[in-house]
Amino acid sequence: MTWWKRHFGETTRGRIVALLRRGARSVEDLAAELGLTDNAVRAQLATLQRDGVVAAVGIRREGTGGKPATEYGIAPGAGTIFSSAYAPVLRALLDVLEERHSRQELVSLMRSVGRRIAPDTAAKGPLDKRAKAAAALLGELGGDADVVPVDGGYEVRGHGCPLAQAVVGHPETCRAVETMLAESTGTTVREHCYRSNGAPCCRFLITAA
DNA sequence: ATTTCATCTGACATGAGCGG
DNA sequence: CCGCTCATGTCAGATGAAAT
Repeated sequence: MTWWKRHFGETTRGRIVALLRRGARSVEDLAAELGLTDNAVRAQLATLQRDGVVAAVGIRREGTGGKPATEYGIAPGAGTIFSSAYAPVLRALLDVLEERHSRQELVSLMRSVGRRIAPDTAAKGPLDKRAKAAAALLGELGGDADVVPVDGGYEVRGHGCPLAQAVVGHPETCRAVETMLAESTGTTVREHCYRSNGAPCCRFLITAA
């Protein structure tokens, strides 16, 4: 079951999302199809907009006068929340790569992936600022992280791992993140992630380059 | 300016879940 | 059972934007 179905199920929000996945609709359209008032739809739309799931995608003009209706649709970039395919596809891809390549080649591949997903511009300034930028980047990927001063540098400690499903069984995945953080902060990054079956957690030691 | 209709706001009702 | 909270929904009226 996909995240959004688990999250919204057969609630009004879930029904609104299901309708908007089929095409853009106005508040009036949604209210008519759901058998609700416009205000009830608006309340749910406001929540969905706040969560970044839906967005105003256009204007529809009907009749002669009056304010044109806003059309709502699925927010750009929200498409991935409707899919549960990414994790199994990534795991399978890593399985195949592992079968066909040596561990050394796999690590090299992961480093290339890390360079590719790193932002174009690297963070600048003192080391603590760069460490915070690394934690923020990890956060953007879904890995809530803190920065802790340690001997010789800083440690970025994630609460959970954004690639947990891939990391368990393919620890070299962490090398991609390690490289991404090094590229994006212009520092030396060493991963020593905690990889239990239950809940892997990111640990990256950041020192001056 | 007037008209029309979308949108917003606030008050209120209802039902489910929960703890005492 | 009662009281409380929260989510959800309705209703009425106000406001705003665009066409005439």
